[in-house]
Amino acid sequence: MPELPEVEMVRRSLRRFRLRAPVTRVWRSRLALRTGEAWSRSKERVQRLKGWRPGEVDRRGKYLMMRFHREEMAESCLLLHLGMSGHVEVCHANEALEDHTHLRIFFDDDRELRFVDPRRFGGVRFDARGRIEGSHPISSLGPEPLDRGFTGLLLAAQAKGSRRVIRDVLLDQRVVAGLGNIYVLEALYEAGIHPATKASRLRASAWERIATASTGALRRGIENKGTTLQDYRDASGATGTHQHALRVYGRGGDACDRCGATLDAWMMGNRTAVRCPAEQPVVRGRWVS
DNA sequence: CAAGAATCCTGAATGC
DNA sequence: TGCATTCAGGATTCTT
Repeated sequence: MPELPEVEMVRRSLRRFRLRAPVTRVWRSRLALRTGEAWSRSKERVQRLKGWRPGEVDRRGKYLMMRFHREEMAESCLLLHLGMSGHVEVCHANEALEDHTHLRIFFDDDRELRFVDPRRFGGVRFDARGRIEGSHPISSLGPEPLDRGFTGLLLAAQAKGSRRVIRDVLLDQRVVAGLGNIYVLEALYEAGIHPATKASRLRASAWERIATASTGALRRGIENKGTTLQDYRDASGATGTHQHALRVYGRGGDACDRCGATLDAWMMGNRTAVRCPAEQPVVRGRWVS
């Protein structure tokens, strides 16, 4: 599942293609991708990419922002979310078409960018007028966990007043941008915090550990070029290796790498949680330091 | 407004 | 072998 490290790898791989030739044609499948306010009318709007030249590729949380330029016009932006199973690829226009291809952007140098997404949880949107940062969903995102200034103090402030459990708080993109279930569970293991701990029970020292563990987990994910469980690939088709480095995610019933205790997996809400019972003990009605 | 549940989707894995 | 069921989960919408 693409989370921040996977999206960052896609960003870096996309940059390496140095796409600069103008868009000659756009093809969009009939099938709907992500729906909702932020993505509505995207099918028609994406056609307006014609004539624009691609430039930088930025990332915010799990969103990719491909910048486009055109003479004497303000910057435009193609917003991409990979959802659960999405990936982008750059290839020559005569390459065989994969199933579940939903967007093809043809460039003047005979190359093509494709967005493929079997489960269709991903989303695509083009804004011919820039300022994408100021509009939903980008404007609603919490701080970037890899930025300087992302501290336990900031995280605690973002979560202030929440009565939810820490696992759910960290999954909330308005609190912090880019974490998904995999990296949240890895971070909480690293921090020694039970995923079901009420956020309101955490002391400053615990918030600090969680913030540090979160950035650490994400950085290691990037170092290992992302987690490839099934679908994830970067824009060159390269898979990651971080799935081999995971300490808890997907490892319920296995022995903890550190203490040998049997990792405990259970359903929290509609998602799987995993923890080490020895290193992430249950705390009830007490402060967690 | 906040929190939790339901929703969207397909392919892989599992069960009988 | 084959068919039906379960599971995976990000963000949004709906319900309480």
